[in-house]
Parts: sequence; C-alpha cells; structure tokens
Amino acid sequence: MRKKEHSHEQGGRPRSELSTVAILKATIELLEENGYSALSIEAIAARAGVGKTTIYRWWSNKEYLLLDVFLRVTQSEVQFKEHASIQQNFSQLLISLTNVLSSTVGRTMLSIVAQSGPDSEIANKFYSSYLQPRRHGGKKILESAITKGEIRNNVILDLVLDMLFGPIYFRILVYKDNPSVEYIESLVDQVLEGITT
Amino acid sequence: MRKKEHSHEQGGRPRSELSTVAILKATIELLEENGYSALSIEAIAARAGVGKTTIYRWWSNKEYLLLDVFLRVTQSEVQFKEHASIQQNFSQLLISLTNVLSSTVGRTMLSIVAQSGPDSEIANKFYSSYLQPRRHGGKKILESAITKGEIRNNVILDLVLDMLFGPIYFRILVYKDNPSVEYIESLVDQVLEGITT
Amino acid sequence: MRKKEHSHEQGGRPRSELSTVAILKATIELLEENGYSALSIEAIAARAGVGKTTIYRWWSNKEYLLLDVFLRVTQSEVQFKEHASIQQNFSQLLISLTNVLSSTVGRTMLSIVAQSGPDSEIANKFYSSYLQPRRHGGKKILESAITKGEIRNNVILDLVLDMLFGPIYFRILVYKDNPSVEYIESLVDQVLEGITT
Amino acid sequence: MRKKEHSHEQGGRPRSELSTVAILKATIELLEENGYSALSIEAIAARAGVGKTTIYRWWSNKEYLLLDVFLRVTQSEVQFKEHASIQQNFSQLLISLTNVLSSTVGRTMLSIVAQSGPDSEIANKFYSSYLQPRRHGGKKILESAITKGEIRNNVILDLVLDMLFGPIYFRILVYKDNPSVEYIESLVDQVLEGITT
DNA sequence: AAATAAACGAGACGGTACGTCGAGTCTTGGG
DNA sequence: CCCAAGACTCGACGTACCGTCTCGTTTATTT
Repeated sequence: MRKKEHSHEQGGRPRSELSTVAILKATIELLEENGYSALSIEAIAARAGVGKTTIYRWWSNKEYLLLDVFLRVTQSEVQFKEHASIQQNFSQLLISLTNVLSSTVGRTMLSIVAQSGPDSEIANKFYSSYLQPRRHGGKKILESAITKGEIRNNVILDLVLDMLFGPIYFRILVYKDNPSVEYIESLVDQVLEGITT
Repeated sequence: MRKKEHSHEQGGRPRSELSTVAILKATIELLEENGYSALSIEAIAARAGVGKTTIYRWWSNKEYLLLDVFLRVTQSEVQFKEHASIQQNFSQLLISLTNVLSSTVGRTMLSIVAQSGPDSEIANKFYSSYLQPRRHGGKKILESAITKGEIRNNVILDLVLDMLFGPIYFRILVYKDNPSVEYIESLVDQVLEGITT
Repeated sequence: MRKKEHSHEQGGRPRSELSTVAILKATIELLEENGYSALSIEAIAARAGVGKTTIYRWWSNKEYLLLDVFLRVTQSEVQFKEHASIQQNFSQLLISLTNVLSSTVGRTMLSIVAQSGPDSEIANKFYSSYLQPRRHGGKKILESAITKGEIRNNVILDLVLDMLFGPIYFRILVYKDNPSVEYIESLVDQVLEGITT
Repeated sequence: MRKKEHSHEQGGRPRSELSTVAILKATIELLEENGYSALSIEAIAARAGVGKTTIYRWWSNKEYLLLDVFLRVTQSEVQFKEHASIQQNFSQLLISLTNVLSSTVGRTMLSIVAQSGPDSEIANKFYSSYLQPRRHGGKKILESAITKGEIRNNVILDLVLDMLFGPIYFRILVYKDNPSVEYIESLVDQVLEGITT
C-alpha cells in the first residue's frame, strides 16, 4: 500500500525539497544507466546522498517511487482542438503518448503495471492518473465526430479506442519497436476507414 | 544468456527426466500459488525435491525456466481452415491466443518479455517460438482473403495484424481484463469493416 | 585479512552488544557440541538469532571469529611471583597454559594456527596476543634466576623455553593426551636439571 | 573410517596402477601449488584425468588420501648405529624427522592430525606407521646409553623423548620456523646435559 | 530563548534469496 | 569388476538488498 500522507501541521522539521529532488534525480539516472532490474533503494540513497529511511518515509517501495517519477515527468496537458481534423487530433494524442511511454521511465512504468496483479493499487493509480485521461481525450474526439456526423453512431467506442491504443502499447511493450509518426498516421487512417460514415 | 546445450554423446550419467519434470511442475504450482514475484529458485528446488545446482545446470535463471515452462505448456498447432470464413479463422486464432496468454503462465511470460530489454535473448526466443507462428498464421488468412478478392489489396498487412493482436495484448497486460469471445468477435468485425472490398 | 575496525564516531546505529555476545556464545556452544569441522557460520547465526551479515560484518571468517572467542575467554594475567621458587613459577605458568590450550576452544585455536600458512595474520595475532606474553613470562623467570646465580649464564634462553613449552604443545596437539600436573612438574625438574649451576 | 580392503580374487578388471599413481602425483602437485585448504577431490580427479569415483573407491576422503601420500613419500628406515655417539644418533634421528615434517606434505599431515579428534583413526594410523617407530628408535638409543652407563638410570624415558621431539613439532607446527641443524644439535646437547651421569 | 517535535544522514540489524562450490553418491557406456 | 564422465542431492559459502531500527544532529514551530 501507499505511504500515509504526512501532514505538517504541528511542528517538526519540514520535508526537505532538496532530498526529494535528489532522490527522484538519482532514480532516473540509475534507471537509465543500469535498467530497472538493477535498481536498488540502497543505490538510489547512496547516489542521492540520502538515508534509506528518508526514501522509505515517503514511498513504500521502488514501485511507488517509480510511479511518482513517472507522473512528475509526464505532467503534460491533454489538449483537444475543436478545429483540427479527427486525424490530426488522434495523431497528436498517440504521438504524445508514444513519446512518453517509449522513454526509459515510461517503459519501466508500463512493465511494472504489466507485472502487477489485477487489483494492484499501483496499476490503479497509473490508470486514473495517466491512462484514463488520455483515453477520455480519445473518447471526446470520437463523440465530437459522431455529433458532427463524421463517424457512424453505432460503433463501440471502447473497441475503437482499443484499436488505436492497443497497437501502440503492443509495439512498445512486446515488440520493443517504438512506433514512428508514419506508423501512427497509418494506424489512425486505417481505423477511421472502418468507422467513417 | 541461455545455458549451453549439453550433449550426451560420450559417457556420463544422463540427464534425469524425472528431475526435469518435477522442476517444471513445481514451477507452475508455485507460480499459481504465490505469483511470479514470490517465485524463488530455492523454493522450486525444495518443492521439486531437487538440488539448486540441477536447476542452474539447465537453466541460467528464472526467466529461461519460465520460458521453457511456457513453451512446453503451449505447444499447440496453428491451424488455418481454408473453407472457414475470414471472421471464423481470425476469431479462432485470437481466442486460442487469448486462452494461452491470459493463463497464469502466459501472463507471467508476457510480463517477463515486457520487462526485458530490446535485444533480450529471452524475448527473441518468445517471438520466434510463439508469437511469430501465430502472426504468420494471421498473415496467411489475410493473404488468402486478398487472393479471393474479399479484402482490398492495398492494406498494410502488419498494421492490420497489429490492430487485431494489439488490443488483445493490451487488455491482458495493461488492463488486466481478459477479452471475452464477444469482444474478440466485435474486434474482428470492426477491423474487417475497414479493409473489406 | 581481518575486518576493518569500525568506529562509531559520527552517526549510524551502534553495534549491538547483545548480538556480539550471542554470536560468541553460540560459537562456543556449537564448537563444544559438534567440533570445529562441523561449525558453520549459518549454524552460528541461526543459534544466535542473528543474520549472517552481522557475523560477516565484524569477522572475515570462522578463523577470526574463533580467535576472538579464544582471546575473550583467555584474558588472564601472566603473573610472576618474585618470592616463589623457579620450579613453582614455571609449574604455575605451564599449568595455566595447559588448562587454556587443552580446552575445546584452546585446542581448536591451536589447530587453526597449525593449519595456517607461515605468514598468516591469524597466527601472528595469536602469537602476539597470547603466546608471546607467556613466553616472555618464562623468559623473565629465567633471567631473574640467572641474576640470582641459580642458573648458568651461558644457556640459550629460547632453547630452554622450547624445552618447556614444546612438550606441552606436542602432547596436546599431536598426542591428544593432556599433560597432568605431575607431568609438568617432572618436566620442569628435568629441564632445570640441565641448567642449574 | 577407512575404506574396506578390496580383494581381487574373483575376476573383474584389476585396479589401475596408472590411475593410482596419477592420483597421488596430482595430490602432491595441487597441495604444493595451492595448499591444503584449497585442495579438492574434484581438482585432483581432473588433474589426474580420473573419475571421482575412482578416488572414492580407494580412499574414504581427502585425509586418508593425504595419509597415503605421506606414508608413500616417507618410507625411510629408522636406522640406529651402535657405534656412533648418543649425540650423533639423536641428531640424525631428529634431522631426518625435521626434513620429513617440514615438507609441505609433512606439515599438512601434521595439521590434519592436529585437527583430528582424540580417537581419530587417521591419527592412530599416523602414530603407528610413522611416529611410534621414530620414538621407539629414540628409546632404543636411550636404553643403550643407560646400559653403557652414559645416562642416569632414573630418568623418565618418555619425558626425555618429549623434550627432544616436542620442541621440533612445536617450532614446525606453531612457530612455522623449521629447526636448523644447529638448533637440533644444541637441543640434543642441552637435553643430554640434564641426564648424563 | 527554550522546549518540543519531526525529518534528516548514517549505518547496523534480522532476514531471504542469490548463484557458486565441493562433498559424496549414482548411473551411463565401454574395457 | 574397474574406469571416465558427468549428473545427482545436499549443505554451506559469502554477497546483495530488503525494510526496520537506532543513533546523534538539524531545522522548524510552539511555548
């Protein structure tokens, strides 16, 4: 489970922002250098010049630490442009997703989720904080297009979204072949082919 | 790397089939009971009534052991029926794939692949022994349909295959929601929608 | 080589005296019960209720541990009584030596030294911490007797000391027949026979 | 315990002298190269080009193998010259003893004996095959001298022998300082000093 | 200013599992 | 029946990290 929120209402030394940043920085560095399997809390603490206790005080374990790193690194907005075409909107969404997930931190985060069990809190945090917003953005694009009559109104939205997102995850996670912009555009075109009016 | 092939041409006690089977059996049992993260070579050896050395003699590490377990469990044929419809052929292919990959061993194997680096030998073995054959089966179905004129001849085969396989992997690996038969049939229908003549 | 001295000047949890004592106690117990050859660090750790790491943190290996046990057990003074006779002084020295070396810990320590190479650090520690002081005590007795004119002044001191100590070690180490008080007194008498004026 | 005698009366392949010699040779070589603690049956078998089984068929363990090596290497006679002086007889006896025991094999054998328990079969074999004969030789020298009236007839023979042998073992085993010829001659002189008429 | 209180670095602690080594045994085929 | 080869079970090795636990110290807020 995740660490209890520490409030700081009645006295005591406040949490050190310096340490926090050093820890996150060390985590990313060591991850890039040696990969997730070789990543140890002890090494992070040493590199960050921090006691192990400080890490455990704020994060329950490596996975929560990685989740935090991931979320801090990828705090970009999900924007949806009303005036752009469906293709453009989807391409932009998927390209930004690909950029994030094909980074070292992104791939690591994905593989943690893949590793985790069905009701894992970490996976749920990842869904609600990262995945759902992007998926919701995709849904908005589709609904807007249906309203405009550009897309058939009898399509199963979740299925269509899976056809758009699924191949991206698949190529990154399983095939280790990060999708190019051309790939993404072809994918969007091909999916739209089957659902346009 | 993988263990060197041990030949048994001149002399020496032959490899014990009994031990081999006991190891594989113990691995599956412990995996089902406690999950991959709690799976240790020591526990496998103890459960199998086998020395640790015997495990390390034949498998470099847990991952190769799991790969071996996976491949022995899933040695089914990829059949392709000429007379069945494209829908039927694809549905059958994806249903069988889903059954395998959503099992405990299957999901574990997938997450090992997800965890592994880009040029991992383990991932390559998994591709060539399991993934490629299924994908090749899918390609054959498509090509046959193109020859029959049922599918447009300007579609990008690999992309279409990604649209079929991708969502399956995605739901199993990331969403932990194993695809139902209905889901798979809808998926096949929706993909075909965009590529039929 | 021996473990580096750990100081505890700035920070860190201090070394646990409880664990240290438990380890030394367990070592002695297991040694008495099963002998040195059956003595394992794992068993000591288990018996002492201590992690193996804690043992390895403070002692490089079984031999240093045994040396430490030996020295803590045998921290007796080497006293030399001016008013007693040479015979009495030597008998007392050799009896106390025999008592120590014919104990389980003592014999074990001796056999470790016997086993060790010519420039072994462990043997040197044993010499300087235990052997040399007793030998020095013997030398003092001889020199005092020479001054008093009771012993010829042309004897080779080291040789005489070897004639006193050698038989003791020999009987304990090789013949496994611990010298009795009578044996020691006869030995002292016989040696003195050849060197008195 | 020691290996049962293998008779070779009713057929079967006879014991290979070649293998036996190769094993003994390999044992000595590896002992000289790396010391006793690093000496393993596996290494001996490999160096000798011999199966481990062959070693275990004829020797119960490393210690018996070493004993065998020792006895084969030191199969010299204990001669006693009637016409030589007591000094000369003892010096010769102790010098030859020193030469044997200060060799690598000799020191190893001694330390095995030192290590062993009080009723160890290996130690007993060593006594009866090697030590007792030399000691008996020493006793004969003393008795002959008493008969001749050169030595007092009230000395305790075993004690005198201990005073001669003890220092030698002591210096080799504990002090790792092999006695020189001069040392031995001084020792013999000093001991005789106390027992001559 | 003093007292309180929490966070900090350091690092020792009990554990678990690792991957390796060697012991002594067993099982082949071959001499 | 011996032998080389080599796989077997078993037990211990010494190492790496885990997550927890003291320490003495530092940095705030509250009295």
